[in-house]
Amino acid sequence: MPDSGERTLAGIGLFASLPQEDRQALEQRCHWRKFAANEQIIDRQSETREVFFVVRGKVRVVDYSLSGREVSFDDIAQGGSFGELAAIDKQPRSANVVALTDTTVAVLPPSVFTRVVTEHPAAALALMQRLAQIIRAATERIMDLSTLGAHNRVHAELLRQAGDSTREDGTAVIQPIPIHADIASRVSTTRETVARVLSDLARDGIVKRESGALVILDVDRLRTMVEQFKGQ
Amino acid sequence: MPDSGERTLAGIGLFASLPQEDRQALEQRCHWRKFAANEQIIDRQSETREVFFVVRGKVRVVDYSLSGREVSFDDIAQGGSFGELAAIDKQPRSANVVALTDTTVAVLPPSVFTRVVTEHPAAALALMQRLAQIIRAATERIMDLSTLGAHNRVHAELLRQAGDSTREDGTAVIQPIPIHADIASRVSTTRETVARVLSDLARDGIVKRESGALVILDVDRLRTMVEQFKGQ
DNA sequence: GCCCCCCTGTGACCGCCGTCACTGCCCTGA
DNA sequence: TCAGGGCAGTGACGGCGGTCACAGGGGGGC
Repeated sequence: MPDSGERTLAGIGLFASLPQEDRQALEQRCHWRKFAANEQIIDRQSETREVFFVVRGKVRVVDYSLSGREVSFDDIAQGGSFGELAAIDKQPRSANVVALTDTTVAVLPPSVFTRVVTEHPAAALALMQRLAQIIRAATERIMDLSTLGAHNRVHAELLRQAGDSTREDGTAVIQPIPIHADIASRVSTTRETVARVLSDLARDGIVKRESGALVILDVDRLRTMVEQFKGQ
Repeated sequence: MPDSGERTLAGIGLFASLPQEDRQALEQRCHWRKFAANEQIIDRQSETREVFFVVRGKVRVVDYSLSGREVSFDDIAQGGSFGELAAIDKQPRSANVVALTDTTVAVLPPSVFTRVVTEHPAAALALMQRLAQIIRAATERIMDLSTLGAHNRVHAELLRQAGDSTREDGTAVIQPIPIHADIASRVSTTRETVARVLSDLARDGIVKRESGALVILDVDRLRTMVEQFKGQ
């Protein structure tokens, strides 16, 4: 398939409110790069400052402790962006970013990025909203880590992944079934603990594994389990 | 003493780059409020959207778990601002804010705040830098919570509070001595654990209590203790 | 000067959960 | 068809650190 069809910023959330001609002008200033699944795009502590836009594929923001434990922060899908922090404050990269699938990104030099957001208030507001969203997610995670046990954090993560997919009968579906190790690195626990929690929930009839999907049979019950921490 | 001397935004970091006349125009749009020490300024989940500026005094951003555990996020001194998140994304307040000392704040309606940052790119950039700083701090805290034990988190917090006050002989001073419970709520542990850690450090000659100040006698040793987690 | 409250310090206990070890399944590719 | 690797599941163990309880100290207010 030809590359040219991919070289557009049309689907990028941050630039959604830009006039088409400005967006096309921006496309001229980008470099376009492809990464294979599992390939690293940004290395923590490195001194690059470019901003990236996910034109196709999916990437993950992760960090590793000295002991090798993986802590994952966010998955960014097509249309999203990453690498803004370093461009904004000119500090080293705060985390690693790896491609989850084969991915195409647009790469914008920091100076151009800064000019866009200074000249286009709508883009500036969109960026601020994105940053605010990151802060809210981080705050919630800190609260979870500080006040919830590992089991309850897994419960909370299941509810988060279910999102607003709850149906009228109080069930919800997570599809595809997330890999236990991924859940573990999102809530800072171990693969084994996630497996135990899911076993317990299945035994109590709260979740069920079903043809490639994880079905939450009783969303309300799960929600109360999280709130009355120590509940189980 | 007359209030009028306090009714200025001159010392506010976010507006440092604003032309004086614009800043003075903004002052006309503010409400000015005073809070006594320990008085609550913002209540989490409330539906207000104003942005606050600390003209005099000091405030603390905190949250409480259902079980009553206190988690503190940041202290904001004179010249700082808070409450931007709700104004940016029009969501409910993400945390509580309480006055630590008698405090005077300027209160700006969200619409005015938004107009300022859209019309003044320098203010927008300053705000983005502030948001980026918050994200970096939150990321570091999540890493600490995920990969460090409680003891090491206290060590890390001591180093953070020492800041860049390290002298040539490898010592640093934290003044005044922080209250154990405050350290505990910043690193999500208990008052008792903080006391034990400080005892251990004093026993090993790494810190010393001295006339209202906490002296770190060996900054390097403390730093290596954090890195080689489990080290103690 | 006295009292009271807040802060500090420390011991004992014990439960959560991380670690290690091992089994077994499923799916892909040769 | 078989081999191998990635993922899931579960038991045993042990240590970190949260909780409870209590003693002691220091400073501010009346």
